[in-house]
Amino acid sequence: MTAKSNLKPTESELEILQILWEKGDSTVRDVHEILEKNKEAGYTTTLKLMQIMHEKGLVSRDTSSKTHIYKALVNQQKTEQHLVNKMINNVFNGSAARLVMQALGNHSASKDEIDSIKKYLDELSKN
Amino acid sequence: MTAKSNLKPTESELEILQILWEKGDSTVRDVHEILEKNKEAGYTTTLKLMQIMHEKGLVSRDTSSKTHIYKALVNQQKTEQHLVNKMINNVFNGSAARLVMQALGNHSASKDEIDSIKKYLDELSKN
DNA sequence: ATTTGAATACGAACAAATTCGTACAACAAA
DNA sequence: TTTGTTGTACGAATTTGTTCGTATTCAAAT
Repeated sequence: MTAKSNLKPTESELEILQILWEKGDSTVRDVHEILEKNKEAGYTTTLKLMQIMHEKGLVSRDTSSKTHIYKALVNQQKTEQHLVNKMINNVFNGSAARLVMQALGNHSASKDEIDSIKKYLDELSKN
Repeated sequence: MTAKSNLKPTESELEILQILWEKGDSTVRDVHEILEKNKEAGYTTTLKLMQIMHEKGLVSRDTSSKTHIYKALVNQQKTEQHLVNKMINNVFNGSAARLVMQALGNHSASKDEIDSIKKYLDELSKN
């Protein structure tokens, strides 16, 4: 099963994965330009990060042309799950409910969001 | 307002804060013994960490007797909120709902927990 | 008073993550 | 062909976090 266990991207690696997940396969330049919108960063820094991610097996790359094209290898869903579980354990003493309430207690949850969560909970309850 | 912004404890610092929050003001020895239950750690390592936390202003300490007594200075609720918001933004593109569903989609949520979340949501809806 | 145990202080080693400079390769335009 | 641009490779410096060894202080027990 070689459980790759590469669900532990660093902060910077996660930023890059997000882009690859959302935008699909991309060049270093593509990724870098998106990163630059949010923060200062040198091009070779982004390049190096992505090279390291390749070494770690977080991404694959197509090197058939001069400009390489990177592809996320780790699964978005699983990575998110892993990060959430970690937070539940480390921050909320294992209680998913506490995390949820904390997440909903702030202003980021709109009425629509709350309604959709309710529906989701009803579905869960049925089983 | 000198927004202290010390809501960014490291992994290790968070472990220690958890203990101070739960057990209340404690000595290094107290904290260390609890930490040791979960992981290997040298006493002076814990000491050093807590000294650094003091430098950073994460904790205060009473040094009036030989054995110092440490007290968490940062607020549990606010710290948790900060960490959750960070995850919502960095991992779930700003959607609290996505985080919640991810958190509930795993096995950590029991029936009881789901019920209590429902109640909580009903309260929220009223406003 | 001396010894012993428990505590703090602190420098330094180590590790992991990030950042960047520089060299070099490919290629297109002049 | 020479020049300029865009890319990769990669070593190395920097930063941040963690770990630990050693020195020193203090107080209680012998």
